[in-house]
Amino acid sequence: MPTKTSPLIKKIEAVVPLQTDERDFIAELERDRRTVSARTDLVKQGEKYPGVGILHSGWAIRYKSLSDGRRQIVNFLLPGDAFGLFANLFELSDHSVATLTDASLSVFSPDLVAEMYRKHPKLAAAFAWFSAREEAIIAERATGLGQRTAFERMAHMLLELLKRLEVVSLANDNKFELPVTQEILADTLGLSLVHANRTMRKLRESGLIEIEGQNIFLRDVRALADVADFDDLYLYLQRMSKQAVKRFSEAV
Amino acid sequence: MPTKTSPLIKKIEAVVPLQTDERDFIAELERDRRTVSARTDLVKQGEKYPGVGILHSGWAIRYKSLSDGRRQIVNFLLPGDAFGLFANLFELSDHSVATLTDASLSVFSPDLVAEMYRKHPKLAAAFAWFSAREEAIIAERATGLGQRTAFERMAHMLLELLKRLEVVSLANDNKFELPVTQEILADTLGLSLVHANRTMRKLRESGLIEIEGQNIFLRDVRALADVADFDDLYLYLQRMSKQAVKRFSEAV
DNA sequence: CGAAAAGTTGATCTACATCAACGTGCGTGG
DNA sequence: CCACGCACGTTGATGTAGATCAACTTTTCG
Repeated sequence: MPTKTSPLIKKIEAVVPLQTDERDFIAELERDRRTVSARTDLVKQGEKYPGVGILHSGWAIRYKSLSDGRRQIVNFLLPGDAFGLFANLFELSDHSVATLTDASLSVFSPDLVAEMYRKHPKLAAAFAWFSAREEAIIAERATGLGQRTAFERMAHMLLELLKRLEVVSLANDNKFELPVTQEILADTLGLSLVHANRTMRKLRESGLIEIEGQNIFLRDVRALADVADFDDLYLYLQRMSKQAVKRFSEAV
Repeated sequence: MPTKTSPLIKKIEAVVPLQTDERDFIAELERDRRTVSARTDLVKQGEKYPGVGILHSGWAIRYKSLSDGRRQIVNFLLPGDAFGLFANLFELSDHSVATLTDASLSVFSPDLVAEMYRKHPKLAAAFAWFSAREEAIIAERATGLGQRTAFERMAHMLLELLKRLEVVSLANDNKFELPVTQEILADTLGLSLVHANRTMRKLRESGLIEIEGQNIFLRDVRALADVADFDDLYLYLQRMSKQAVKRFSEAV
């Protein structure tokens, strides 16, 4: 009886197919689960990392705060995403991580990650891939914050979420659940709450999206991509090349 | 006769002290040098990575372009910095890299990087550290773009450059060379050229900085850090912990 | 020396912020 | 089971940081 594949495994296998022992190693990592309620801090800026974590269900954010209370949400954490991977290297975190919804997650020692790197080079390659993607996502966010208008930014963010959720089967037919207040949207897009609201309305009124409660439907992905100048290259959704896998796996 | 230590070696040794063989490996990587004139593209968005590169002298930028010509400079590359490290994983680049000044650099195959990871775990640890720092820098830039005013952003950027240049001995007494046009500053900070100019003036007029040609002097670092809400934690300038080095070096 | 690149400054415009008020759903405690 | 409170969403009026437009000056460099 095959257990339901976890979001993390889905995410990994979208990039590099796994063998049984590799899948088992991940399952082992994920076995110990913790439930956490909405709006709980998992990592605190300026404090020690509690370890490395994997999100199984629910949404979280990674954000940075200024001393006067302003905050920038740097990225969303969706099911299958990891956080605190830098715990491997740095003792203190320069950012915070907090749940938005009730969530289920696993936390473990950075030593386990190091072990994984040694024993399972293919998994190491996948994690390197995810780190690189994370950086690319943040760079794209910076680009939006610096160059795009509010309208463009909002459209871009929705498309990014769609693509990322599709990988873990949480979006279908251009529809997904968006369990996020407008304040969160505002802090992600560098807008005031009021303007985030008006921007959403404009998107609705222009017929590009439809919202019902927490459910959003991107009615015209093509047109959205057009206004946002969205190109999913930065999400690196293709499979890893054999050569790249080799580089991680083989001795010279 | 000891050769002058390269910026890269300086940067690495600020994080983890090296042994002779490790230093030799880096020297080998860096031996083959190329001179490139100002405003040359080294990596092009949407195209193949030419390989992995190390900048020895001169400045460069990493930037992303929108299809209508807007561009966001995502990071500066200073002597000792690497670019195209993702060539290891991805075939196409989602960003461009271009020199700002005449520059000297080495480019080599991603296979060499993989070899380094295998043979010299301490160097692998250092490069992982730099990747993590790069991500942290971009996250901090996103935070500035989303939350800080023009004045704050400019002050913040100058402090970041100061700290980074100090590591490779290119800044002393809060003075350094800033070989950058105001257009570049504008595209970094998400401002119009005109406003970048006025913001610079305001910094000068408030006595926080002094400029003479390409040379800049941060007269009051304390006050600058105060207006910018600058905290250098994100630059991770301390040494790597023994435990972290171990994680990379040791078998379980 | 001439032309182009870079810097500077004033006038005006606008995207978005701020302030203020009100509506609506919903969880909780009496 | 109701009502009260609070989080969240919505909308109008007004303010402002920064964009845009348009000159002009200074520096750089072939």
